[in-house]
Amino acid sequence: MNEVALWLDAVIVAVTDEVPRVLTVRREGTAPGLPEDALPYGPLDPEGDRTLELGVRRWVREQTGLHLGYVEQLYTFGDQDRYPPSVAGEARIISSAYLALVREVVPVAGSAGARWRDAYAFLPWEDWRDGRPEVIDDRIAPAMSGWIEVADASDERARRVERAEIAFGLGQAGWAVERVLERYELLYELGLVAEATTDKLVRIEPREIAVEDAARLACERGIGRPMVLDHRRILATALGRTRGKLAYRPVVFELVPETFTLLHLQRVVEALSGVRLHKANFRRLLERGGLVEGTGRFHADTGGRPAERFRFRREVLRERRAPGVGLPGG
Amino acid sequence: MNEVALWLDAVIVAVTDEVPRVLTVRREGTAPGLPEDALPYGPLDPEGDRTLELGVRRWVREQTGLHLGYVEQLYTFGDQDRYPPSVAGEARIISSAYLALVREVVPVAGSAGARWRDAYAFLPWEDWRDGRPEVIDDRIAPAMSGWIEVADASDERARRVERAEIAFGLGQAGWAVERVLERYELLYELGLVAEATTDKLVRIEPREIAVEDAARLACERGIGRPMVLDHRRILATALGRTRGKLAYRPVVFELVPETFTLLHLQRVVEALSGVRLHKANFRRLLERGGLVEGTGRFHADTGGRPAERFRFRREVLRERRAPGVGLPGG
DNA sequence: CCCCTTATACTCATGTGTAGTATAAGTGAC
DNA sequence: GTCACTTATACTACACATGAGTATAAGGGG
Repeated sequence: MNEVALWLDAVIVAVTDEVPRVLTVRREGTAPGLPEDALPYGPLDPEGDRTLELGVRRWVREQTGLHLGYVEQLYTFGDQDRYPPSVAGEARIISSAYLALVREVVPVAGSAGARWRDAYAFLPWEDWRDGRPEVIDDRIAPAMSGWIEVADASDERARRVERAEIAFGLGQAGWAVERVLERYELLYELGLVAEATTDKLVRIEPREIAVEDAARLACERGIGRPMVLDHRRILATALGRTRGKLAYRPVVFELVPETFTLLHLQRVVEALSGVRLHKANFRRLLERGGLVEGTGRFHADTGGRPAERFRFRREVLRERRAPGVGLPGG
Repeated sequence: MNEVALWLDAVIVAVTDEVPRVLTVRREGTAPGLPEDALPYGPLDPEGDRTLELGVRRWVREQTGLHLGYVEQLYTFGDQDRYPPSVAGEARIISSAYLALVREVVPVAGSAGARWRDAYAFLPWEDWRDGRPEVIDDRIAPAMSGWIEVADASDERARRVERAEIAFGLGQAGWAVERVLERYELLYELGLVAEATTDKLVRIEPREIAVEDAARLACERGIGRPMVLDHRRILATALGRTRGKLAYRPVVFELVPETFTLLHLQRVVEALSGVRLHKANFRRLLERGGLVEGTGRFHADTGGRPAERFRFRREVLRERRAPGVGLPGG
């Protein structure tokens, strides 16, 4: 293993019908013959791609027909044991993950079975819009208690308590919407996501038949829909970053049409942040904060009083230093 | 150019005597024979380094004897024209940059001429502690005016005005401490940093003698001390990230000893953020915010009334969601 | 016409940021 | 030893943002 290969992974996010969606493709998973969800990815073309970002744009266009607007680099993943030897082959695989926000769910020309999926299908404990998700009390909390119990030393136990409290907001601080990655990694360690089980099996006991059965079992027992390799970790990174950015950068406007009603905008923010917002305050924040301006035109399909259509006020970038929609606790 | 090489760059930051310092080494620069400042860097060992972060720790230890504490990934730089062909050779060089915060300036065992340098020697327009830096009015503002004037179309002119106003806080918003990278990139485009000139020369007219002279000239005319390749851009990224993080994460405590006076802590924050803070409010923020607790012990070398020594209150991580020192305008 | 839905406009308490002022407790100059 | 100076610590005031609740406006459907 003396070579390095650079892959580019894309987390492409849109919001439709109050559901945060992520673009996935079908790939063969850990167990041979079992296709699983994956993020679109592809290798960097060292000669053709002038920048990493252009590389991402290029093959997303090629693979799905989608022209990306807002794109930002997320993180570069390079752990050695990230991919099992069967995938990595001889090279050390480094993956630079990118986050893209697109306006709406356009039909994708999927050569590789591309489709939009509810992001909370993969991370069901992240959606608090209808109250605390049941899976937390039913599955996660008991597993965490056990995990804390079995710590050898008392200082290790204290560390675990602290970690659990911070990640899942059990302490005074409450639920921190942007700690998505911390929560996923904790669940991985607890063995509550299928990837943790299959990863262990593939690396420690690579017997084919056992793997296939175990992978199925892990999926059934794990929380949320699994993804290929470490793609769910990348998705968690992306959701956490998006949530964090919503609060202090006007990124929501990348996800909605040119004009929109304030309630529509609120629903989009709620879908991504996974929590409900106070309507009147949300409006005040946007209007008094100068982030939007009315167009004078109205939208009548609301089922009630027609709502004014608003648009993003670009000038706010000059006026305020951190113009965002300020999530609770931010 | 079909191969990919992964390099790891480290921005190692400490604060001593109210000066933010960055660890540099001496390397041959663009003009042959002219050693310049560089960030410590080295290639990933695909077999030996289990993670990228461990790779960074390993060769920082090897090259400087320094054991890093807090380390985080900054950004991965992969533009094709980032490095001139003479450096890149046949491979496409991708650099993952890491930020490390260390407690104090320890003497470094420099095999490669490692030394601590004032970070503001490289980015002098970023230090507003003694008021607006003269270089802004003397050099930057006129250059920006010219740059705006020469825009062809009026919408291009408007874009330039907006960019300048946002980056340098000329508009209503004022100076945004964390926009370090935006400012550096604007100055690069304006040709006000030496690297912009030498980059152009090396790529467009690679005649050796002209390059050496021109590099010297560019250094003399450019603002701030230059660095090798794109290392100053990486430093700007690091400073921006650090400043942003100060406000909502307790990272200052990575830079000070176990116990400290509140004024000491304030000076460290001021050094990094480049702005002066209100003393009474800074104290209240830390004490009432629960970030620190008194030790009951006092420090008498202050020249005035002895100050109490404080320590970081770790419990705050459980109590608050974004515990930081809240820079002005944040 | 009434009811339901949604939009929009108020009020009010609380918290946070910014700032100014006063007092306490050391050091060094004379 | 007193005085000037330095720094630490405490207290108060005010603008403004945030979080939450209430009232009124304007559409549609039975």
